[in-house]
Amino acid sequence: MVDDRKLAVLRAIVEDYVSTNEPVGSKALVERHNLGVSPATIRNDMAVLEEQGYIAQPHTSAGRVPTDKGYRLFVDRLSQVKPLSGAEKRAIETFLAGAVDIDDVVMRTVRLLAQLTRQVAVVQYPTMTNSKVRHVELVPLSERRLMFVLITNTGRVEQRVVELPDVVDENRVAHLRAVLNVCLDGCGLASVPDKVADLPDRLPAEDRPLAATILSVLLESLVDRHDEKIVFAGAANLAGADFTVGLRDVLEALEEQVVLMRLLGETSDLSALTVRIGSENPYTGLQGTSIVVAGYGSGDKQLARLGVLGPTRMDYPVTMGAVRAVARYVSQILAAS
Amino acid sequence: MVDDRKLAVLRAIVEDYVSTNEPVGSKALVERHNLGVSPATIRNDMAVLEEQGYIAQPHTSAGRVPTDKGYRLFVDRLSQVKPLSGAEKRAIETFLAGAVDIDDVVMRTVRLLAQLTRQVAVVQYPTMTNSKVRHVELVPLSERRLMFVLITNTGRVEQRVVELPDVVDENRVAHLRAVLNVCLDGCGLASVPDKVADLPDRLPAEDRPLAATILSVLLESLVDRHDEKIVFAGAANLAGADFTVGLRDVLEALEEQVVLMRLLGETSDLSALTVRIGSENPYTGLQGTSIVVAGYGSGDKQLARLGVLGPTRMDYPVTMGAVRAVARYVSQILAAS
DNA sequence: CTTGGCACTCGGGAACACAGAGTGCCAGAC
DNA sequence: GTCTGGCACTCTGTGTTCCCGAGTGCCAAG
Repeated sequence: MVDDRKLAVLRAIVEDYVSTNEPVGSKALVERHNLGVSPATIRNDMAVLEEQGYIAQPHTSAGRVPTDKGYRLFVDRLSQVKPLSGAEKRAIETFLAGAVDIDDVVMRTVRLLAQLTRQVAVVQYPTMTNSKVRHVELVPLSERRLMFVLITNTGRVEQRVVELPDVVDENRVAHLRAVLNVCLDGCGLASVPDKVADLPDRLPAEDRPLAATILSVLLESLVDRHDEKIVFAGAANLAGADFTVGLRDVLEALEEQVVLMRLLGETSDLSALTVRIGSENPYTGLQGTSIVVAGYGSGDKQLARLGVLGPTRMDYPVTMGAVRAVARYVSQILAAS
Repeated sequence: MVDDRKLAVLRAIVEDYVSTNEPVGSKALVERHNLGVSPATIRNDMAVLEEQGYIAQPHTSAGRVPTDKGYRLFVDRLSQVKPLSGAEKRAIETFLAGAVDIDDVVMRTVRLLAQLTRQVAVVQYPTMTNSKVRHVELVPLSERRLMFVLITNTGRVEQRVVELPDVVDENRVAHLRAVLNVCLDGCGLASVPDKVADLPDRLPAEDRPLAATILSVLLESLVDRHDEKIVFAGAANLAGADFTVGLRDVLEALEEQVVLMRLLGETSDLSALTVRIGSENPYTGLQGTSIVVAGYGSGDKQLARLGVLGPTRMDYPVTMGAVRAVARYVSQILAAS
């Protein structure tokens, strides 16, 4: 039922359609790939493949086009990820190595990925949940205001301006800072709420209002999930491709953080590539598009995800290769810094 | 030669064309606006306006369309900025007031502006050049690495990881931090290089290599012009409008920081609106688009610019009103924080 | 199971006609 | 001098028709 030649035919159809963007017919197929059989035979195979839902014809008497199911089979069983060339790898490495801070890393990554794949690249900021407190800083701005800065070991910096209940002198602030740093240094962000829960009780009474104010801001900044920030680049690459669904919908989806989160959100483990094809996609505005996602992180912990979004009709082997490679290099960079 | 009725005709043409997106003819013109004369008269006026280059016909026997020169005259003399409604103002105010840090302010601003104008909004990060050092922080990360953080009074935070030449103990770092803060506190960023020039000489000899390393990073972070960061939003709004020039070019331009910089770059003083129409624009990829720019800042100093980019055929009074209003509210927010 | 032959279908492009909107110009009215 | 109505002209856009060609499905024979 799934004999080898039919699979070969499906592969050929996907490859041809991806490269020509035109429905592919039986005759052209035998000409371009040497399948060793006649067009008529291919037609029979195609009829079966169509019946099984792997391909479809846009209208009677046109060539065949892969369905989402067809692409799925292609990705799962008929293709293998295509590694990048040595030159490309070196280019990636040097480009990413030039980054000066975490913003820069993300920015460079997303641009790189967009350029490499000629599609829309999407990169999620490293989540803070898995990272650890490296330092807490309290900077007096004026008598009743101070800036609270939280630095993590992933290079992320959270900052908040805090309005104070009373005028507070610098010594107390300095003291509180010291206490906070002792208490939190190296502590995982997830465990911060526990760690600071009884902190006010251990302070002299006159420091408690100040501490309470600052702690509430601290906790709030953790809850804010500011880490769910996502950026994209390469929107210009959409202009060429024509979608079944309007370009507008795709652009709108890209600007909705929530939608992007859900797109990236459900990959499994680090270093595995997730491909979501067309209608497998939960969001209706993105029918006709596929997304290739990989996790990245420093060490063995997955920090966040990155990926590429493009028309269902994309070159999966190449795209997957690029996404995987970039994810690895970003992980390296993050681990090193 | 520029008699009143001709100007009225030009205004009517611009308004009609903006709202209908179709070349406007003499007959439709007298029907929609009560000009009190016959179509034939209008035709004569139109012939003159065309000869003077204010309008053009896409082809013989079609209606007229404003030229860039026509829009220019309209903006300069025939229109007045349309203020926002009270409800809109309140919405802006509450939306912007919810921002937690400078990134959030910029993010909210650009989205707000995009939504308000239904076009592409562009916002430049507040420049650091005019701002002052609020605090310098040195955070040891490991024996030979530390993080350098610079906080300015505009809420901007610059961070760099510094590789140290030698193992340095914490006391020296703390001391250097204290020295730096005394030296730089409240000092304008522009004058930082002067201030620190002789700093190593005033330190004990054993601290000099450390100081030199850190200072070089500090100076580098100032030179980096990281402040030229620009974000945009509302690309989806481009999908509807059809440009004479390809949508692709516009999207590409938007992703080129350099191009955006030049677009925003040459406005004059704070609180003045700059409008650049079609071919007045230096960048060839953006023919067919206009841009409305305003400066914003805290107090009387202009920190940066923001604006809206859309098709030449845009509703200038409304767009200008929105840009001006948002610029003012952002200025308020920044001044308050 | 494969193959060549054959009738059939349908989309896309070319050719064509036509209605409608808009113009320029001119002669006459105010 | 300025405005107006009339008129001939010139386009574009749209709808219609027609035909070619690519591609299919089916069938009978190898």
